[in-house]
Amino acid sequence: MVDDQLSRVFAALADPTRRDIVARLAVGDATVGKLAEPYDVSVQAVSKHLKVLTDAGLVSQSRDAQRRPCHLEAEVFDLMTKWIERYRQQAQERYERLDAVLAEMRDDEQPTHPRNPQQGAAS
Amino acid sequence: MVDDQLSRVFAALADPTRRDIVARLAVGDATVGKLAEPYDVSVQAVSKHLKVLTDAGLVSQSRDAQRRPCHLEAEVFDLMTKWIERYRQQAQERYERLDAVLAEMRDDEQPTHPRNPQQGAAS
DNA sequence: TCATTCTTCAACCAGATGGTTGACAATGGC
DNA sequence: GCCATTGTCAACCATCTGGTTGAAGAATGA
Repeated sequence: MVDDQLSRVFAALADPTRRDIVARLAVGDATVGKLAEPYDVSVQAVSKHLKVLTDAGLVSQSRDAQRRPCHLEAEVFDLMTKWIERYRQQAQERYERLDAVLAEMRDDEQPTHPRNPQQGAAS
Repeated sequence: MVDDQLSRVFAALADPTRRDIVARLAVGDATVGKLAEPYDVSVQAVSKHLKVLTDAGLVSQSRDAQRRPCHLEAEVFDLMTKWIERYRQQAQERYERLDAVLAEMRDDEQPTHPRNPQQGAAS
């Protein structure tokens, strides 16, 4: 179920707090308590966030006495990057082909009507 | 609010149907009706999915008579890729530094006690 | 003008999600 | 052995989400 994992990873990163946790874990491992400190929520809430990240495969936890140091798993990022890159490239190529066609049309004759004028400006 | 957009984009792609829509739009523009065909849900549901994708900036819609052709916006993908790459790399570098330190320790002397033994093997 | 086609809006519903508080499990220091 | 520390589990709550159906909007064609 690659699809499921992809869904879990994207869903996990859709939350700003969880993204921040990932950002901080990228700097170095940390315990649940340490991770919870800067946020204005209970430790339990952060523990839940960590469960979501763990289920997505983004984080793993080990044990050190009472503490449970959290650790970022970099590999899952590749799963996302691959998915994203695939469709980004595909869309990109489609543009380039379209641009080429339009350029050819422009060379050949007067452009009769510019296609989809409002799209380019979007975003 | 870059953060908000990032949240919206990740949330949008957390749904398999929406990821599939993105995949199909990468091949070429399509109307709402056409996009809805293969799925086992109402056209209204797909219209909602498209709203989510549009709000995330992943899709734009133009007009062609009654139809509203949907179009993939490739730029937003960069936002995600940048975010992901940043922390993936950071985590990667951290590993490499740790590996180097461990290697040095191994060269210099008997390792007195390997740091965080359970972490390296995780995943 | 009126019917048709394509799409969205509105209201509703079940289930997921993110937060809370309180109890409990696990471990180490004393 | 006992207590303090650290973290999770359970139950609960408000809100968000993805689906439904029914009605309405927008543009075309007869």
